[in-house]
Amino acid sequence: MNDLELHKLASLLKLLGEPNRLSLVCKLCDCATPQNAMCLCDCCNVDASVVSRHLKLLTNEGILNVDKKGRERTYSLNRSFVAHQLRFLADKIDLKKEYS
Amino acid sequence: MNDLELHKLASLLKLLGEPNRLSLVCKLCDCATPQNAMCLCDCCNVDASVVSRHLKLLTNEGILNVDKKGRERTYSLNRSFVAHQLRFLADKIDLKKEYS
DNA sequence: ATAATATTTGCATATTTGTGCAAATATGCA
DNA sequence: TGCATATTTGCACAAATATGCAAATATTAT
Repeated sequence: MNDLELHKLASLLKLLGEPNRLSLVCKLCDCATPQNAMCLCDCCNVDASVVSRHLKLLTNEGILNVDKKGRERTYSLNRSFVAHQLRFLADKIDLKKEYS
Repeated sequence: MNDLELHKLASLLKLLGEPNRLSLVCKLCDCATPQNAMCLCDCCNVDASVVSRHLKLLTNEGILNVDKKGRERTYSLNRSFVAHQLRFLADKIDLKKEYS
C-alpha cells in the first residue's frame, strides 16, 4: 500500500469513525431502497443542516450515492466499495505472512 | 447493533482513520515480531512523543498489544480483533437483506 | 403568484485533535 | 554512582471538526 492509498483509506475510515455518520451509514445498510435526508435525520439527534453536511462528506468520499429527485435527494450506500475497502484492510491485517 | 456497539466501532474506525496511526498499524501488519516504539517511529515523520501518544491510544482501544521489556516496550497488532471488527461492518454492509 | 417542503450555505463557536519541544521518568549499562 | 537510552508527560498552540441557527436556494403544490 503506497502513501496515497494509505491516505485514501485513512480518510474513509475517519469518515466512518464519527458516530453520527456511522449511524447514517448503518441506517442505509438496512434500507433496500434509497432514503432522503429528512428520513435519515431520524437516526441521529442533530440539526438537518448537520445531517446534510455529513451526507455531503460521505458522498464526496464515494461512500454514498446520491440521486436528485425533485426537491429531495435520495441516498444509498455504495455497498461494494465500502465493504471492499474494509475487507482489504482486514485481509492485510490477518492474512499472515512469513517474513519478519 | 446498539448505540454502545456503534460508538465503540466508531472510535476504532476513528483511531484507524488518522494517517500516522494507520501507518503504524500497517507497519505492524508486516511484522511477524513485536516492535518497539523507536523502530515504529521510522514509519511516520513525527516526534517520538507523538508516536508514543498514538501507540497509547491504539493500545487503549485494544488495537495493539504492548509488552514491557526493560526500558523498551514492544508493540504488536491485535490482528484477530481488528480484522474481526472490520469484517463485522463489511458483512453488515453487503450481506444484503430483503426488507426495506 | 404564493405558500409549503427539502436541502444547502454562511456564520459563529466550542471542542477535539495532532503536533513539537522540553522536562520528567524508567531502566539498563559501565 | 553516573551516564546513556527509551518512553512518557506537561504545556502551548494551530488547525480541524462538529454543531446550531438563520437565511438562502430549489422545487413542488395550491
